[in-house]
Amino acid sequence: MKNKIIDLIAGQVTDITPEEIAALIEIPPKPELGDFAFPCFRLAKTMHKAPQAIAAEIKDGIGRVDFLDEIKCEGAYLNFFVNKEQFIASQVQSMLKDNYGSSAEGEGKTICIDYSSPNVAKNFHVGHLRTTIIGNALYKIYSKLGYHVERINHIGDWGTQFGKLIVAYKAWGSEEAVKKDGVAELMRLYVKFHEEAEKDENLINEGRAWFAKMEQGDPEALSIWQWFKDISLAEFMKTYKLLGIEFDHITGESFYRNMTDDVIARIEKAGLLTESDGAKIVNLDEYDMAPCLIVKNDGSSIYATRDLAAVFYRKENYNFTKCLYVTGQEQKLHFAQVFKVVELLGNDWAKDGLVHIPYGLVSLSGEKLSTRSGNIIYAEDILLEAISKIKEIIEEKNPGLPDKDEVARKVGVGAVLFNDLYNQRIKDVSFKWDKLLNFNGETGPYVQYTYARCASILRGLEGFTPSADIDYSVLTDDASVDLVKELSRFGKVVQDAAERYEPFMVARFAVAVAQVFNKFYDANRINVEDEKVKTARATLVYIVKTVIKDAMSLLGIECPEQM
RNA sequence: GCACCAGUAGCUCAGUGGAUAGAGCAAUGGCCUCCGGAGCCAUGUGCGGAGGUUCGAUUCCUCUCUGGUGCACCA
Repeated sequence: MKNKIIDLIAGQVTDITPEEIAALIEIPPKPELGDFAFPCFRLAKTMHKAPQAIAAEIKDGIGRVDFLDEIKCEGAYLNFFVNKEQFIASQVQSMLKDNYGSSAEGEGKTICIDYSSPNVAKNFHVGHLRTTIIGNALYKIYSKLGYHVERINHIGDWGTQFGKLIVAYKAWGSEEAVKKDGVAELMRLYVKFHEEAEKDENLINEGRAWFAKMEQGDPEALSIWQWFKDISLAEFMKTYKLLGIEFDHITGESFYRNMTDDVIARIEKAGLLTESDGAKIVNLDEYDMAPCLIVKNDGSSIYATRDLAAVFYRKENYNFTKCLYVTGQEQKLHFAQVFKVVELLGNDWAKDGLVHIPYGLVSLSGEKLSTRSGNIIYAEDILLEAISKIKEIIEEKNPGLPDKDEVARKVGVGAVLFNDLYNQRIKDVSFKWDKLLNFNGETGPYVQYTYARCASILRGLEGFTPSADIDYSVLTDDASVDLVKELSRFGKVVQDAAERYEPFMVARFAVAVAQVFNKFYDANRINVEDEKVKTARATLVYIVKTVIKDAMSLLGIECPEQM
C-alpha cells in the first residue's frame, strides 16, 4: 500500500478512481485512536491534480466508515474527521465487550522466561531487581495475550565461585559465623577470598579444584554447597515475597549438571568440538564471534555448557515456541554464542526461538556496582525504604486510612517497580534515592492515586452500574474524547509491548491514561443531577479504573482502593 | 585493536519515514464555597557532528566525536 501511495504522490499513476483511492487508504473499520485528524499522505508538487480535488474525490469514494464525517484538505495533507458521538459509542462499546486488550493470539503456545537468576552466596541487589521485575512483567503481558508461560528462575548455584567459597570457608570461616550471619558471612568470605587471591595466585587453582570435586560428586564439597545454597534461597524468598513474585521452576544451574555430558557428546558427534589450549571449544570464527568454551582444561563444565543443557531440557519438556533470557546487556556475546551453537547442532528453531532480552547496567553514584568495594544497594533495603517513605506520606495526608501497612507496601513496592519499568530496558540506570522517592508526576504512586480517585468517585455514586447503553452525546467534549482515545489504545499497547519485549510501553500507557483522566476529572463533574450525564461519565470512570488496574497488574503492581 | 549498545530541553526520558519533536522532575506564578491538591493550568534558544538516500530524516545508510559494555577456562 505504501508503494502505491508513493507512486500516487510521484504522479506515476494517471488514471485512478475515487474507489481505488479509498481502497488504498484503508481506513480501518475501527480506526486507531488519533484518527480524528488523520494524516494520510502528502500530496507532492508533482501530483497532477489539485489536493482539494483529490480530497473531494476520496470523500465521494468512501462510504465504509459510518462515523466518518468529513475530509478536509489542510496544506499538503488530508485530514479525516469522524462523528464524535458515533466514534465514542463504538469505542466504549467495544471496550466494555472485549475485556480490555486481552487476546487469544498465544493460544496453545508456550513461552519460557528465564529471569531473576540471582547468585547463591551473594546478596540480592538493585541489579537483580531489574531482571526480576522485567521478567515478571513479560510473564504477565504474554499471559494476557493467551500464551502459556513457564517462569524459570535460573539460580546461579553452580560454578567455580563455589569452589572458591569452599576454600575461603575452610581457611577463614566457621560454622558458627555462617549460622549467625548467613549470606552476609558468605559475602565476607567471598570478598576475603579475592583479596587473598591477589597475593596468592594458587588460591584460584584451589577454588577450581574444589569445583571440579563438586562436579565429581565429592560428598564433603556437595554438603557445604547445599548448605550455602539453602541459606541463600531463604534470603531470596524474602525479597520475592515482598515483591509478590513467584516462579514455576526454581531450577538453578546445578539442576542441569548431569546433562552436560550429553551436551558435550552431541557437539562432538556433530563434529563441532575442537581442542584449544587444553580446553574444548566450538569455533565460531565464521560468524565473527569468539569461540564458545564448552569444557575447561581441567575437565569441568562452564556456564555455556549448562546453558546449552538448559536449552535442550526446556525444549524437550516445555516445547516452547520462544525462550526468553532476561539478563544484562553485558552477556550479549555469551547468548549469541550459545544460540549459535544450538543452531549449528541442527536446530532451526533456535533462530527466532531463543531470544536474549538485554537490559542496561545499573550504576550507583556513577560507578559500577561492586560487592567487593561495598558500592552496592540491596533490593530489600530499597523496597523497605520506599515503603517507609510512603508510610510517612500516608500519616501526613490520610492518617485515618485503614490497612495502612498493606497499602504502604503496595504503593512503596509499586513505586520501585514502576520506576524500573518506565524506560526502555537498554537504558543504563544511575540509581538515585531522591528520584526513586519522589512520588509526583510520572510515577507508580501517581497512577495508583488516580486509581484510588476513580474508586472513590464510584463509591460515591449510589446505584450506578456500568453499561454500554448510555447517552453518548454527552461525551463529545474534548476531555472525554481524549480520554476515550487514550483508553482504546490498550490492546495495541499490550501487543506492541510483547512484540518488542518492552514493559515500559505499558507503564507509559498507564501514565498517559492517568494524565488524560485527571484532565477529564478537572473539566467534568461526574456526580451531577442529570442522570444521563452522570451515568455516561461514571461509565468512563469505571473503564478508566478497570484499565489502570489491568495495566498496572501487567507490571506486577497492585492498586489499592484507597491510599 | 575489534565488536555491540547509547547520545533528543538544566536533569530523567518518550517519539521504529510524515504536519509546528513531546512528557515528567527541578524553578516561578496561578486553580471556582463542587466528586481525593500524591491533582489541574501557565511559562521551553533541544534531536552530538558531517555527508548520503528520500517529495519528506530524530527515525534508514556511511564516516566521525563522546560515554558504556564485551572480546574463552567467572556468571
